[in-house]
Amino acid sequence: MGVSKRQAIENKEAIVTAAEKLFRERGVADVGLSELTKAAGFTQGGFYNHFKSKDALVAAAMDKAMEDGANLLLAGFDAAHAKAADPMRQYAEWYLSTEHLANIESGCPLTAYAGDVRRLGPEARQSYAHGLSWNIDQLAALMDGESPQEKRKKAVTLFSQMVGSLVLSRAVAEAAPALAEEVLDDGRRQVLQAIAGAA
Amino acid sequence: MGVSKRQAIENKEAIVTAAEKLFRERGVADVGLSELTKAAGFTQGGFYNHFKSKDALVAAAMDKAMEDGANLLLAGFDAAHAKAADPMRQYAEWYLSTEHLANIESGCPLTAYAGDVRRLGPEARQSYAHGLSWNIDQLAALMDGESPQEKRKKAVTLFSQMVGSLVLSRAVAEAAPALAEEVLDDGRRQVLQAIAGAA
DNA sequence: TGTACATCAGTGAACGCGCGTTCACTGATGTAC
DNA sequence: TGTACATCAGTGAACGCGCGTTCACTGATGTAC
Repeated sequence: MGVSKRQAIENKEAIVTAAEKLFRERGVADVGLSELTKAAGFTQGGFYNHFKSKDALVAAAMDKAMEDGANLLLAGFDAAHAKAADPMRQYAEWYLSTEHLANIESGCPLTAYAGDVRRLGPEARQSYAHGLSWNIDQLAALMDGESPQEKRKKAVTLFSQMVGSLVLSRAVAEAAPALAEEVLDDGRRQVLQAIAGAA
Repeated sequence: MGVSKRQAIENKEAIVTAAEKLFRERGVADVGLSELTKAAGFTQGGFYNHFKSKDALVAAAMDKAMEDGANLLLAGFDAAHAKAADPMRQYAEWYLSTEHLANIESGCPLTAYAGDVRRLGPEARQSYAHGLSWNIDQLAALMDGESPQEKRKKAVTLFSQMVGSLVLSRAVAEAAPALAEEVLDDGRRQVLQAIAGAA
């Protein structure tokens, strides 16, 4: 009831931000519009001033997630650069760390949504696919190898390995912590070894 | 209304079987009891003669999924044995095949549920964790290596690699088929190479 | 700078719907004699 | 083998509930003059 344009935009962004986090944690089907608008500071009816449907929000949330994931990667590369460290090595160490394991809502969206995307709308699936493609491109640029094809192939398999280790580790983190740790640790050592071995 | 004990048991099993498949494909939250009991050939009200809640069904379905997954693996090993082929190699070739990619409902439940387990009940999570543990044990027994520890480590990383490649490939299968194929193919070559290199 | 008015984000109640769950009832199955 | 009866899987309607979505309304914001 009477809100500045700036405030309205912030409210919309607050919905997307809340959705991006909650969808990862609990799944799209188990997070309602009432909870999301409440998190953004207003009531359920106002949702449709910002989105034409829940599905439109899902698409927007996936876009945001991919953007955040890209920034995460770039920030990590920059940090490594500042320390004169190997960016790929830094990335792998972070990716397969217990911190990343525990914080799904602020971690890599490609792993967080890996199991869910298939069931989301076409726009969200497209957005995810572009995000994965971009991520692989970035990693490929860091790999050493004789040809661009070889570098890309290395990026694809290393990233798959990281995603698999993290997904499995998270899957059993509560029910079997020791197994979760084993999967995470073995995955990290394997990836670091593969990077070092190819350097 | 008046059904033999044998029929009743078959009806219960039909619910679990339908649930196991549908939960993988569409997610637990998006498959209702009405649909499941209908698939089993009776009406919604009868559900509670078999399960005390939907959550109890989820646990039963996960048990069944893990059992099916174990049988899948053992049958594959037997088939390889009959052909005097390398069981691990056969398993990897099947795991990262386009057939397995396309048939999530009859494939490995560890990948199918990898993203969802976290959000299911404690019983289902336990069941999944036991299934993963068993699967790794089986693969470890097939690996060569200097020590049991080394064999197990190899099994853990190779299985993680397979799960990661399949999950990512499925995630983009519809939106970016070429990328999906690349992820699957590179993953398969990588795993087969790792097996051969260690033989 | 001040006034008049249009805009439109947010309100809050209502909508139809399908969900998981409950329940009184039915009637063939399966048991006891 | 035949009869009487208890069991209990399945029926079908109902329950409260929360969902996504709609809508008439409000009132501060922001614009036009």
